Amino acid sequence: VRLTYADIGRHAGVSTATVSRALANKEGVSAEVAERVRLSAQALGYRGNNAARALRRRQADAIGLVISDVENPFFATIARAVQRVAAQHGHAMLLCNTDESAGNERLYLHMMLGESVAGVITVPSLDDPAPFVELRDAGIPAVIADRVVRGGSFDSVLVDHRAGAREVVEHLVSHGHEHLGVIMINTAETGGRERMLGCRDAIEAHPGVRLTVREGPTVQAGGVAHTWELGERLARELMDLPDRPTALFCANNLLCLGALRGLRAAGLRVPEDVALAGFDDEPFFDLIDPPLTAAAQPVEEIGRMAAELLYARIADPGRVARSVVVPAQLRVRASCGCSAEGRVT
Amino acid sequence: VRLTYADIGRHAGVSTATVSRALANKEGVSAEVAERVRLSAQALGYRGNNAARALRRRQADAIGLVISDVENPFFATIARAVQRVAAQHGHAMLLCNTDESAGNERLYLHMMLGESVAGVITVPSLDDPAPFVELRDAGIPAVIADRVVRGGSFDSVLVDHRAGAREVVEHLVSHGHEHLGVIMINTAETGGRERMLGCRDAIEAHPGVRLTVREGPTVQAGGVAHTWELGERLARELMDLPDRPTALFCANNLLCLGALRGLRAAGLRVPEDVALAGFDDEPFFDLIDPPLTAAAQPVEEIGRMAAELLYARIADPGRVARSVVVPAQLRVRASCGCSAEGRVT
DNA sequence: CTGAAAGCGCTTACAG
DNA sequence: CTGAAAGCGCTTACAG
Repeated sequence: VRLTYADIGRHAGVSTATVSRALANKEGVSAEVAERVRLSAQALGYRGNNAARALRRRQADAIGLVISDVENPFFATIARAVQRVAAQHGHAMLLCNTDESAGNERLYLHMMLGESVAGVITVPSLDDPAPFVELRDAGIPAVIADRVVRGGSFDSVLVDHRAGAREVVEHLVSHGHEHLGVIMINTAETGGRERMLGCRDAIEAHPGVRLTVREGPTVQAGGVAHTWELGERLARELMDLPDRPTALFCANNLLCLGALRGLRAAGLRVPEDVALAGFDDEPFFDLIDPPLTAAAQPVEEIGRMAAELLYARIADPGRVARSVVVPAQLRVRASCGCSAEGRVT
Repeated sequence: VRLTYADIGRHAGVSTATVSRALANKEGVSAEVAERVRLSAQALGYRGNNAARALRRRQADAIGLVISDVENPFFATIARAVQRVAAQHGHAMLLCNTDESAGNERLYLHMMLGESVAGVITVPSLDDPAPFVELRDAGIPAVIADRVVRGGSFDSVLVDHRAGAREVVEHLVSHGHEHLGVIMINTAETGGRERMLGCRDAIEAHPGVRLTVREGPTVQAGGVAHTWELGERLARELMDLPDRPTALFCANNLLCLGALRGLRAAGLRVPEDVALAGFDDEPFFDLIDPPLTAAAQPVEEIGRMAAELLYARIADPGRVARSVVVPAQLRVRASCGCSAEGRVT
């Protein structure tokens, strides 16, 4: 017993065409009739049918967000920021978690085509531009957030992962460490690759310093708990080395937390026995024992700007692709060996 | 240039009806023809049109999740669990953040009607059954998670907030505290109300013990950062009292973290100067300084079970409403004053 | 400013 | 097992 425009039209004494125009606030309806239609719709308790509208307009009032896992607070913040902007535009948000799997990512991006979504925002796990080109060919704008997809020019919000990682590692080196352990995220995607390059950049000017790198398999597979465990395991592996590093750099938030747990379990004090620093900050990092030093991405901005780029393109499909680059910012706390006041000691 | 069943039918030499049946794996198509249709669809690169299907079937291949804020890790875990189950059923998930506003909640629940969603899962901010009844009347099943909506019987996953809160507060009392500060979430919804009752239960048997309660305005409004600040501010307020409490109970994860920050800023040591315990556990609580004692809700299970209840009802709309009750579990760590081994000292 | 009518791309009852 | 045809509820070009 769903109400339709025919019901409203009957009630207001107008055609369905007029109902449509009135409810969509279109030009060409007398103010009086428009008001009457709106009143009728309200009186009858009209609810709308987005499927019918989407079918006819060939576009849904929704956007898609494809990330690896909302349970990671980094992505949760992105999701919140994107949803906020979408809501301002009267759009719903379809949330897809790929678990950092290329297969899932293709699947969901493909699903977006079927949903006739107005646009999609992705933090891509893969470096393959094909799905994005396909989206574009279907007239669906896509924005890439936080990572890079090569072989196509897309609207994107980029973070300088490389400089961020370099800064953290340089900071560790400035504490006098000569052997650093690195717990890396998947270097198959640009975030990981760039962070790895940043590590190498940092030691280049310091001939005596070396890196021992451990990279887990695709990080998010198995969920957030798995990444914690990975960090824990890799930290212990590095500490079990006969020639163990004196400082650890972890390439993301969860790995860093996991590593800290691993170090504790091994009876090692941070920073006295091993220094620790990470990439990605969290609001609770200053409450951790010890407070964690990390390169902070401006996460909320990344999400918001990605959404704004998307809506700018929806408004003007012809504009040239734009890349916004935002810096990561080193937040020095105590886990690197600095004093509480943030001084190198 | 979107492909339709007509294109596939032409390619495979069959009608659109047969294409539909073949691609939906329905009975009544010869295996040979079905295979031919599938091959044609693949060869042509058919993408589907969910809007058309939803319009015709009067139901979208999607479910809705209405929560207050994914940025709160509690809700992020719920979202992840729900999305996982939805994906198993080939459904997309529409994520709505209400910021704990009754108006937004009604808006989004209403939007779900327009989306012709197959079902919705809500952690409701309000105690008003009306929108859920409306959903039901429209044939859309709704499951209530983590909280209670009175005045209607719905499928729901309930946590015993009251017993959980009682346990935490009793534990604090067992440390010998006689004046407890309580930083409360919104008691307009059942989670808050029940947790408050649990606090009162706990002191009932202890005539010498009293509570000083502070309740913020609707908690999530203004986002997660605002809840942190609220916890911080209320903790300081309680500590500024001439007759200050010697222990604090915080009614959720973010308030507890905020309170800890407030206590630190006030130069107070936890648990030496004030004991602290919360409701809702997080995976990183054991890494906090000091490790936080809290009642843990089985969050992933709550999300998963809510989704399973939803799909059970979608499969059998006639079944009676079912409530699953899960317990909160006290996790004793050091912030309450226990030793590292979890003993009352 | 307003309406009649076509059509978006599916699914399904009906007929064969 | 297969097809012709109606119809889901909108929007929009066209005509007036």
